[in-house]
Amino acid sequence: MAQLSDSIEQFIKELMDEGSQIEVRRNELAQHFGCAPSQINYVLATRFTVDHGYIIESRRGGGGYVRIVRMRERGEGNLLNMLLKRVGNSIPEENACAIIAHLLDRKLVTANEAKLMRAAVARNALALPVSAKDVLRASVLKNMLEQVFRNLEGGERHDV
Amino acid sequence: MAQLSDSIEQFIKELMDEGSQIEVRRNELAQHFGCAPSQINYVLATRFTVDHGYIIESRRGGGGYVRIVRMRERGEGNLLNMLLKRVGNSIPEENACAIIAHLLDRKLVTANEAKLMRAAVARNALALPVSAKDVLRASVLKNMLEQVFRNLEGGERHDV
DNA sequence: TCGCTATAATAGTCAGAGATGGTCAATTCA
DNA sequence: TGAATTGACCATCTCTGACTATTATAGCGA
Repeated sequence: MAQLSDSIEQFIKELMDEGSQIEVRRNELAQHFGCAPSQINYVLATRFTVDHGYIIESRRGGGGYVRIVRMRERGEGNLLNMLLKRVGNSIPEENACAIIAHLLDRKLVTANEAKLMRAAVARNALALPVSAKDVLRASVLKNMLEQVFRNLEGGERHDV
Repeated sequence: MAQLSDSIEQFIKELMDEGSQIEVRRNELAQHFGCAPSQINYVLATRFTVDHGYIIESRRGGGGYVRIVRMRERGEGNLLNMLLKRVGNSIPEENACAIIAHLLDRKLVTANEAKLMRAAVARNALALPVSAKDVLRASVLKNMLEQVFRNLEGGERHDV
């Protein structure tokens, strides 16, 4: 099974064991694995994305390099908060709970469903920097709200 | 006479004798039995479903595979722990859905609740430039799983 | 020495081929 | 008649190679 990509991914992660970032030469790495240099880009593009918690920096030309930085979940100076803000749409937990409570009051969701929704947007469910939690919460909540109304359409709901 | 499907089912179960999960190549297996590859899907879809206590995970492309995981348990307190363990720190959407399907099949959640859960862990709910979509999904899912079992304790569930 | 340029040394992008697995409708079988 | 089987077509993942973009530096002339 051990695909080339998997090996390269593993290799890079082992190199990073000791710190939060490393610098490699794309060509050296490719040679080490006996593959095309662009294969390195492929691995970086599929396994070291922002979604995976990494940021890639590089430089061409003489003395060029590829730097792989592992993002920190907390702490200042990570790209994460910046990106999240750009996405916009944000809601604090209290407001989210207020909305869910309203849904329950109106009997649009059952008590159990409301609890599930609260669990999904709860502070501890969203393992992100504080400022980011609201953003993700907004996204998750919106998706669930849409589902609530789809549920209502599909079949009536009378119980609580 | 043993149907092909039965033989394949038997074969897979023998392979699993030694552990709770195996990985196979769909095409290899098909070749072994001299049948169409889609026949393997048929067997998996009819004999290794969540209500049979199995979860299927797979991957396409070079180095692709089909992984068959047995969920042996009874006793729901145990099931929660198992599921939490299975979710781990990171989980792709398909696997999360498989677990939710399992809950639904075992009637531990209602159809609407299952849909809500899927909405909460859906790709587009987490499609933000945040770190590790899979990691977030795992976190959200685990929180919801715990809630599911709390809901069960609090009050019986009879509807679907 | 100061600029400028050519060249070497890097890395990035993208389209396409190959390798898998998935789906679904039609057909066959028990 | 329902389960089993197949095959055509689709989706996804890897990997490569040709072509492009960027940067450092050596060499050269003013």
